[in-house]
Amino acid sequence: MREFKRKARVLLIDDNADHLRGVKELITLESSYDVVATTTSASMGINLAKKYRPDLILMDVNMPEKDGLQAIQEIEKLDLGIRVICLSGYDDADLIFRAMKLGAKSYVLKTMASAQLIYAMDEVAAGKIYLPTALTSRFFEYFQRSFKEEQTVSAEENLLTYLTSREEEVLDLLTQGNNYKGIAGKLFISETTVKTHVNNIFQKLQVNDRTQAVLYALNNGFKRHKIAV
Amino acid sequence: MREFKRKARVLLIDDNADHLRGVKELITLESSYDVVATTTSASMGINLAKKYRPDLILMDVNMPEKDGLQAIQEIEKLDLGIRVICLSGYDDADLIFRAMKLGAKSYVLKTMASAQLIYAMDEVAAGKIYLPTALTSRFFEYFQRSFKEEQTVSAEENLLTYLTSREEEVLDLLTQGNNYKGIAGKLFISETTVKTHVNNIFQKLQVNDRTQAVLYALNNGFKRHKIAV
DNA sequence: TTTGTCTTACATCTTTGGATTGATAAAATA
DNA sequence: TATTTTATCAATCCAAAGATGTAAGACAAA
Repeated sequence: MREFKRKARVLLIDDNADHLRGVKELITLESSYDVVATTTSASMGINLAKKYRPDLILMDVNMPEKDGLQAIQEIEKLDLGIRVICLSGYDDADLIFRAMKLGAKSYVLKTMASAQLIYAMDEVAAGKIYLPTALTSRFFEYFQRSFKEEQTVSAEENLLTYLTSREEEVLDLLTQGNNYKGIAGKLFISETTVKTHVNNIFQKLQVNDRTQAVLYALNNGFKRHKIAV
Repeated sequence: MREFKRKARVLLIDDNADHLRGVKELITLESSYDVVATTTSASMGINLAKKYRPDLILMDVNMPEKDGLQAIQEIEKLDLGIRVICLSGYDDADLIFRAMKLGAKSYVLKTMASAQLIYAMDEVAAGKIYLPTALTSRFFEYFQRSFKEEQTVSAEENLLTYLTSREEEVLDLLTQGNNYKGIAGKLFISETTVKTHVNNIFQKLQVNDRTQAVLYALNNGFKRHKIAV
């Protein structure tokens, strides 16, 4: 049962009152969307989102204050299916990356043509995620750079490769927050044996205690776990 | 000093010989690129990449065998500035995500129009990263889903918010692998004071020892550090 | 067969870590 | 002003962690 005729409802959040008016006018005149509410405050925007449950939110994200990003996060946490489109004056790759990471469905620059904004709204209203080509390119450069850095670190020399398979098991249990007794119980071996393994692990990883061993493991490719308390 | 006139040189890797011929013909007839070599084997492709040092590589990535992805990784590791474009029969989000993560500069489906491929080559040759709109959308859905899973855990209730600023400092030093003495020295306070803080941290985070505290911190938004040994 | 590595295990000893209680002064808050 | 929170420090006490040396059985490689 989809509603075909109802106009999609939009909430505008922008701390610049002038720009807010401009966008509202643009949407009212040149698009088929209903502006149900506007506000210049991020926290007020969250309240209005709860109250009106719009289909879309046009959210201003300013660089210096990170209110905008936090607001996205909180709106996503509400889980009301409200789709957030970022409007920003900055084509900063980090900002784009973080906004998309938090669940924004689109990111459009204020300097772009108004048709671009309307197009983004149409795409997002149709359930898609949309980034202008130029920003997609920026996003991917940032994305690939961040992964490349991860790889080069572990490339130097990974002391983890010197561990025997049993030592890996022990280290894995250490990274879950187990003490000697816990590890002994889980591997069905004596506590003294565990101590032997752990000491060997310290030698091989060149660390002084279990916390450093765990940190080394996590920083060098060991998978993360939930803590077993 | 850029070379304007030289035609960009392309290496083709595709285990389907028929498709390989087709792509070669397409590029030769309809584009301004030079096909310098072709091969049906991924490992041979890496050798040819070293030998010819092409500007671009058109790489076939098949779903079942992950040779293609491994090949991308190895070519990126060579760090010769060779740009890899993925050609695939599958618009699988995970496959797209992994290919881009490993450094592919573009990802085009075999079912797409040949003009699309030429366009991708032009964009990549110009130094950009290019994904067709439809695939960008898929990529972002996958991207956001993977981050959403991470967040739901920490969204419940973050015990870190109960920490005082001093306790945060102490915890931060714990996540760098410091012991009591190390922390005391760095904060210019006595070791017993550090013990008090650490004990309070344990209470607030509901953990039993420093390793669990560190793991909780890392799993709930504390930034990662290098180990200070 | 010998050599070496891995896994298991124990004893001993020292150091570090963690729990608890109590106390003081400054600062924030009601 | 009174109250609470925060940051500082100390003394104990016990448990846990870590260092070191030794050694036996399993197993694989030379």
